[in-house]
Parts: sequence; structure tokens; C-alpha cells
Amino acid sequence: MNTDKSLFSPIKNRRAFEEVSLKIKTLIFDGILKPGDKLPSETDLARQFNVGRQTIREALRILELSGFITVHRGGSGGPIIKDTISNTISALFLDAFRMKKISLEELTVARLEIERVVLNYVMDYIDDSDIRSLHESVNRAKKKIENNIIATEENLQFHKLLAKASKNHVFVLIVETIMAAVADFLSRIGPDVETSGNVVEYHEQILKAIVEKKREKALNLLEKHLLEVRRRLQPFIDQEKKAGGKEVDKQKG
Amino acid sequence: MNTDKSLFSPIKNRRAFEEVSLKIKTLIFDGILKPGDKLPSETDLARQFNVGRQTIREALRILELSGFITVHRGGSGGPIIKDTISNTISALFLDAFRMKKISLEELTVARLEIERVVLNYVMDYIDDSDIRSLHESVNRAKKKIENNIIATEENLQFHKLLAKASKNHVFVLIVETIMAAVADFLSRIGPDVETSGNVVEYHEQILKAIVEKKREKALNLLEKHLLEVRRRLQPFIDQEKKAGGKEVDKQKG
DNA sequence: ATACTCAGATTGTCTGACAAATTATCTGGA
DNA sequence: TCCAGATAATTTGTCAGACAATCTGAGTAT
Repeated sequence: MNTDKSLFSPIKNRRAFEEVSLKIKTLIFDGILKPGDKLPSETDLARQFNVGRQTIREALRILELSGFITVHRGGSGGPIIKDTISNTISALFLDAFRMKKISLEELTVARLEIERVVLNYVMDYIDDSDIRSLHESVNRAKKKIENNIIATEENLQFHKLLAKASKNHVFVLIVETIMAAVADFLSRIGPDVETSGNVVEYHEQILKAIVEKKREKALNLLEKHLLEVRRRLQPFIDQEKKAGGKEVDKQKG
Repeated sequence: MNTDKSLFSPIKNRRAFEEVSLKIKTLIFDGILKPGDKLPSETDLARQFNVGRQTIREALRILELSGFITVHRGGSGGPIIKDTISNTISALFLDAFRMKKISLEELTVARLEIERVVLNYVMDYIDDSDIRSLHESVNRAKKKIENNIIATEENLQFHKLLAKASKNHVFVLIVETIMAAVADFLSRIGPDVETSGNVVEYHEQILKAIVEKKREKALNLLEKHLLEVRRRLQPFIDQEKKAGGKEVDKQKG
């Protein structure tokens, strides 16, 4: 019945702000507090929880960073319950990427494999609404290219919309996270590496294959597309390997 | 050169504690602060950054939740730089799972697909050290089973060790995250559903196939194993669908 | 050597105060 | 009536000071 870990577990060592944030989190989990709801002001919360305002503030910081609430100042401001949570995960993953815990090579490899899997589900579960948003995204990108504007955002959005069409929130979360890291990397090396024209053409062809229900064709196109992206990133991958390779290998946990 | 978003971005609207946490984060990214290093005490930091102690504390809360530091109280305590970061991501993902943003069905489907991909890399990159830890994990689980102790922890660890053997940190992060959600779910429904004996046998066979370099056999075993796990969870998936299905579908972004 | 005590350091929390930001309200004029 | 600007009210952001709780480590007595 017991795993050895749960035996003699600590009675109660939480800090007050942790208890407060947990309590509010629980209210959200249980549906008592719903997205859009406003929490009382810090002073009110302090009075109701019978703690100081500083304790409330630290609890709010936790909830804010965890993606549960946003805080606005000024009259009729205060903390309100958010509904999205994924941004925060992406941000943390990005931190890991920046700390070189994750190499560019690992990222591109994982991206290729995961998008391949996701596309398989897209073929099965995509609906008209998805197709419409994908078309819109591609068209917006094309228009930008015609005007000689880099369309990085739309190009990344294409992949996120694909993930959404798989109808699996886990895939959505993973792809959004990976795309955030890719975006971060592109913004650092300059987006001209992207040579958007080519990319948009690939996206258009992939979308066409999906609409025509040609699974193998879509998969082949995606693979070719991502391999090309990878080929274009290869110099940076090599550079990273030469520069930081040893250091990354050295620090093993 | 510019995406429309970055045009006219806010000059400087950050709150003080955000600037402080960003500054410390940057020091960590740049390698000036390394894991194990101790930060000055809150009072010292307040003096050095020329802000109040409360501001420092809110910054520390952010860094703590982001997985960059841990804080100990008492003499020669204070904040020290951590080296892991993945736990935090898992915790946030778990929050999303708890908020029913992610269904059990989506989780099991994604798990199956991703572990399949990961195993392919494991076949290519596994080394003796990995094999040793996998054997140890399996043996520990077997010993527990013999003594009629549930070995949930070891069973989940097997999959995490597999991910590690793929030598791709992105896969490690994803699998650890998924396993945290699985562990949370099992702890809520009671671990007797796991019927560990069967699970350990599968793990042993999978490991044997890996060691013998029989790729197809290993993949088949893994798939069978995970499908069985899924079958065992099916009642809960159905229950979740009946109970919360409409609500989940209703709130679409 | 071992166990106990105590001083010092550091985080955790409370209180009170004020500045800054934002919204709501009022007021006067067209 | 409607609009514009000033004003008030609300709420977060920050600082300062104080004390309690916790932990470490040195010193002391046995």
C-alpha cells in the first residue's frame, strides 16, 4: 500500500505563500474560479486569508508565472483568472534551451520526428475549420513575401495550426514549445536564414496534399521540408558542436 | 527586417522585480553564475540592486518557480543556483492536465507515439551505462514485486531511463513530463490498477530485445505494452469522456 | 569524543506608508 | 444631450522597519 517514500512524510512545512497559492489553484482546479473571474484585491485577500499583503503578493507571483492569473494595476484592476497555460511552459523550455541544456541538433531532430507523428493524426482528424485557418495563414505569408517582408511568424504558425488540427492538446503543447525555441533561435541569428519563399511553397504543397487526403505525399513533403530546414541550420549546428560540445558533455548529472 | 509585432515595442514597462529576476537569469545564462553558486542574502541583494527587500523576494520567487534557484533559510542558507530545470516544466504540464486542458485519452495516445519514436533512437544510441541503469531499475522493481510492494516509481523510471538513452534532451524532457502526469493520475485512482507484475515482465522483455539489438521485436513489445496499459486505463478514459467531454469541447479558444 | 547550549545569520511574515497607474465619476460647456 | 477635461477612488508597486522562525556552527560542559 505504501511506497517507501510516503512513509513519514513531512507534516506541514509549507510557507504561507505556498499555501495561499495552492488554495487558489485548487479553487481553479475545482472550477469554483473560472477563467475571466476576478480575484479580490491584495488587501482583501490578505484580510480573508488572514496573512500579510506581502504573503499574498508572493502567492500571486507564483500564480502569475504559472499562467493561472494576470495582474492589472489601477482602479478595477487586480488579479484575474487566465485560461491559457501553454505560454508559460514554452517560456520555461526556452530557458532550458538557452541554458544549453538542449542543443540545436537535438531540437531539430526532435522536431522532425514529432511533426511526422503529428501529421499522421492531422490526416485523420483535420476538419474544415482547420483547413480554413491553414489557408489563411499561408495566404498571409504569401502576401508578405510578395511585399518582401519576412514571414517568420506565419511560417511558424503553420506548424502550430497543424498541431491543433491533430486534435491532441499534448501535441499542441509540444509543437508550440518547440516552435517557441525555433523562433528564439531564428531571432538571434537573423531571420534571413529562413529564405521564406521556399518555405511557404512547401507549406502550400503540404496543405494541398492534406486536403487531397494524400497521406504519403504529405508525409514525404513534410519530411523533405524539415530536412531542408535542417540542412540550412547545419552550419549553426556544427558551430555549436565545436564551440560548446565539450562543456555540455562535461556537465552530466 | 521587422515583424510587425516588434515595431514600437514598449520602452521599459517592467516591474522592478522582473528586472531583477531577468538580470540574475542573464548572469546564469552567461555562465557567470554556475550551478552550486550561492547568491548573496536578500538584504545584500536589496542593497546591491538598490531596491527594497520585498522586490528581491518577489524576484527570488520567480527564479525559484522557474527552477533556477532553491532557497534555504537559517544560517549559511540563502538562495543557491540549481542545475535542473525539467521538474518545473513537468509541474506546469501537470497543472494543465489537472485543469482538464488535456484529457487522459490525449495523454495516452501521445505517450504511445512518442515512446515509439524515442525507442528508435534508443536502439541507435544506447550505451553500456544506460543498459546498466535499466537493468538495475528492472531488478529493483522485481524485488519489490516479490515482496508484494507496488513498484510504480521504478516502472515509470524505466521509461525515463529509456528516454535518456536516446541521448536527446528534448525527448527526455517530454517523456519526463508525460510520466509525471501519468504518475499523478495513478496516484489519484490508486496504483492497484497498475498490476505491476505484468508491467515489469514487459519491461524485462523490452530491455532484452534492446540489448540483443532486435529493433522490430523491441518496438512490437513496447507497442503491445503501452496498448495494454491503455486498455487498462480505458474505463477511466470512457468515464472522463462521459463526465467532462462536453465541457472540454465547449470551451474552445 | 559526545551532547547540549547559545549566538549569529538568514529567510518568513506583518505592519504601515507612499508613489504610480488606471479606472470611474463629476463637472462645465457646446 | 453629449463630449472633454479635471478630479477622486481604487489597486498594484515599492520601500522601510520590525520581529519571529529556522538553521548553522562554534563553544562548552560532561
